[in-house]
Parts: sequence; C-alpha cells; structure tokens
Amino acid sequence: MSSLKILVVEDEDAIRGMLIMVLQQAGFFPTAAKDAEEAQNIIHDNPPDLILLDWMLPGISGVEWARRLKKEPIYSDLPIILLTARGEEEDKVRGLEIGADDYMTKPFSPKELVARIHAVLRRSGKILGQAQICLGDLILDIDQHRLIIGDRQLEVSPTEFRLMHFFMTHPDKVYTRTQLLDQVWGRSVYIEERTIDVHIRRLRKILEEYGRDDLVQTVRGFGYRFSMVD
Amino acid sequence: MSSLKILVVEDEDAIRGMLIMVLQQAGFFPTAAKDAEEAQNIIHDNPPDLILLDWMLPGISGVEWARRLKKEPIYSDLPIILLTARGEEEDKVRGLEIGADDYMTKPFSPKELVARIHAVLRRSGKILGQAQICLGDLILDIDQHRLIIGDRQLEVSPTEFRLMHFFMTHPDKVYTRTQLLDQVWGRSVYIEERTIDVHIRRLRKILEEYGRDDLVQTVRGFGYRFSMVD
DNA sequence: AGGGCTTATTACCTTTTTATGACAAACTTC
DNA sequence: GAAGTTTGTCATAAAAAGGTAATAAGCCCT
Repeated sequence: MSSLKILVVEDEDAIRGMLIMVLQQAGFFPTAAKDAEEAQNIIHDNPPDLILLDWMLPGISGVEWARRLKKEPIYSDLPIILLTARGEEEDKVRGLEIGADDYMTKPFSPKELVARIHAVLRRSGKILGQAQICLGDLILDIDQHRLIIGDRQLEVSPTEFRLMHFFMTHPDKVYTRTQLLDQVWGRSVYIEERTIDVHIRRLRKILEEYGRDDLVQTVRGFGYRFSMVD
Repeated sequence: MSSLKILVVEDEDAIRGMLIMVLQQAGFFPTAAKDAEEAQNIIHDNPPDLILLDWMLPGISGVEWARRLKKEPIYSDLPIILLTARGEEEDKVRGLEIGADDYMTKPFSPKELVARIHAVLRRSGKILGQAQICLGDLILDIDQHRLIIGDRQLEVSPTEFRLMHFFMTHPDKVYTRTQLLDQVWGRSVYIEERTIDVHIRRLRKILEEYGRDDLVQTVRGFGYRFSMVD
C-alpha cells in the first residue's frame, strides 16, 4: 500500500511545517489544518489514513474533536495520535478516555514520530502489504514467501527473493545498479556495483530452468530491466 | 463458552470505568476492584476467567500480587494481562518474570485491548474452539492434547502441542521466530529466538517417524512455515 | 579487424544462518 | 521426594548465501 495520507492538525505554524517536512521525508502524504473546523472539512473531502492531532487547539480543543470523531461510525476507525506538551495533561492522556491510539509528548524526535506512526498504522491494519504479486504466470507470494511459476515453486535465496520482489513490483522500467543497490539492499549497505551482475546471473539461472531467463533484461550502459515484453 | 468474566484491577476511577464499558461492549462480564486486597476477595468469591491488572496499585503493587497469584496452584492458570504506563517500566515488563500472559502499554485502543484479551483467552484454552483441527491426515485433538497421524496417535509435550496448534491453524504462511514466540509463548515471556530452532527440531523429530517432517519448512532468513505443499 | 569499454560467468572464500546433540534447571507425577 | 519429563540454553557442526575478483565474452566504434 502506498500513498498513506496523514492529516496534521496543529495551530503553531513552525511545528506544523516541521511535521509536514518530516512526514514527507518519511514517504507519507501529509495534509494540514490549523484548527478542528478546517480539519473537519479536509476529513470530509479527502479522508486521511491517520491524524496527528494537537491536544490544545484554538476553538474546539483537539481532545474534544477527537472524542466527537470517534463517535461517528464512519471515522471511528481512523487512528489518531495526540500531540501534547509535557505537563499535567500527560496523566489525563494516559487515561485514553479520548480514544486516541497513541500520544506523543513534545518535543519528540522525528524518528520516534515516524516509528509510532508506523506502529499505529500497522496495528490498525492500514498497512497491508499485498499478499500476492502476480505478473503473467509468475506469482510472488509474500505471506508464504514463495515464488511460483505455473505450478512449480522456485528455490530462491533471501536476496534473490528481495530482488525478484522489487522487479515484480517495478516492471518494465530500467534501473541502474546503484538504484537497485539502494532499493533492494538498502542505502546503508556498501557493496560493489558489479556484485549486482552476479545476482542477476543467479536469478537468470533459476529462471532459465523454466525458460524465463528473458524476463531479466540487460540495458547496456544503464542497468537492468524486468519485463514480460522483449 | 459464553459469559466470560474479566476482573479489572485499577485504582483510577476514570480508567476503570472506561475499561468496564469497553469490556461490556465487547460481550464480556467485567467486575472491578480498586486494589489488590479487594481483588483478592473477588477472586475468591467469584473467580474470573481473566484479569486485567494495573502495574501500579496502591498498597501491594500489581506485579507483586500477580506474582503471588501465579504461585498458588489454584490460580496459576488464571491469565493476567498487565496494564502499564509507557516509560521505563516497559522494558522491565518483558524482562521480569512476572508470570503475566501479556501486557499492554497505556494508552491503547479499545480494539486492541479486546483483540489481546481474545488472544490470551484462546491461548489459555478458555475459549473453546473446535475440539479437533484437521489438516490432511493430521488431526490435532484439543481436549486430549494428542496428535493423530493417519490411525496412530502420539503424545506431544505441551509446548510442542501449542506450536503444532498454531501451525495447524495458520498453515502456509511464514512466521519469524519473534512472531512464533509472541503467538505461541506469549508476548511477556522472554526467551532466546534460537530456542525456536530447537523446538522446531523436536517437532520434526516427532513427525519424522511418520515421514512427515517435510511439513515444517525452513525459510532461510525469515523463519518457518507449516505447509502440506512443498 | 581491433581497441576499448561493458557485461557474463565462474570459482573462491568469508560471513551468516540453521541444525543438532548435550546439559541443567524447572516442573510433574506417583 | 525420587524418577522421569519437559524446556530453555549453549556449543559445535553443517549448510547456505553473499561478496569479490579474475577471466571470458560481447558490443560498438573507428
């Protein structure tokens, strides 16, 4: 699942801006509101997958608004993370009479925020990886961790599986070795670009037995492409 | 089984009230106590099927009381879910051998609470599912704690049984060691991940005699999978 | 055709991951 | 409370995977 929308409801410009920045960086699609009223409109027009809500808001307080939201059946499943200043309210928040799914005390690190968002989204089932990815007669089953062609199962190593996963979710497009390294191995790993060649080779060898080694195509001077079309 | 009784032990009125509300809504029959002493009486007069216990209590702390309870043979099977505030204690909960079956960090969503209660009840056998679970020629007899293959029946140890139970009710999907630990042993126990390997080994050894050790499959880099398919 | 560059292929070695047997503590059972 | 189970941990063996370098093969241009 991609394009997870997060609504930030926060009256202080600086904090709101910072939050939006952080969220974008983390791959979310943030929208923002200054108060409950504005937020209400956004929710109506373009319901987000999660709300980051300031405890104190001008007009209707964040808590109050959250409570109302949770009562409406349409929105009751919408996860809410409360943002509070450190202080006396902390105890009350813990009481969770509000129905918030989590809370954070300012100031917090971007890292922690993103981590909590992920946790809440996962808990509420918003992050559902597709169970299966099909492409022609290729099936990559994430849950079962299996790669199947037709009715036969292929034996692939962890890295081969990840590579295949990336290819199948990004078909028909050329990727440089560096891009593949970043996407499949992760930005923080440092290995030779040429190593990619070897892994491509290994993938092809496996696919070869099924006459499908033509799926992994070399684009001379650029990199590799995975495609059902020649 | 209907009319599952749940005892809430929590000193803060607001939270206690909220919990009771949530539990009723979810179809349980909650009773409540403000402290360990009160709880002790209730347990004696009208033993519940599960206890929701606050970590911090006036007088005897929740943890201390839980520990004592677990030592009494009569109550040792009574599942306990600990409620803790987020903070330093969190780590301790996992580490310390309290004997709780699960724990939750406030604040939590009602949904999650109910889900965990169900999970714990199921694990501890309070919720009767099917009496038998069949998969191919495998039959797992819940009541008798027996595994039947074809026409022969064999005894398995408690842990092996639970592991087998989990596998047979969740076939074809890969689980990491951590997931298995959480699901089969419970979230609050702390044992080495590698211990899973040993239990897998033991399961396989049993199945081996019937030529069925291929049911438990290793998925390198991820974990294990139980499947009738290769 | 040949030089220069890019990719393919293979072999090798290191690291990582899993399997297995043994042991001791904890727990049951009689 | 003694004998037998059960279960978690460790040490070690075994297996698989992953990265690199060396060499072969291929492509493109003049």
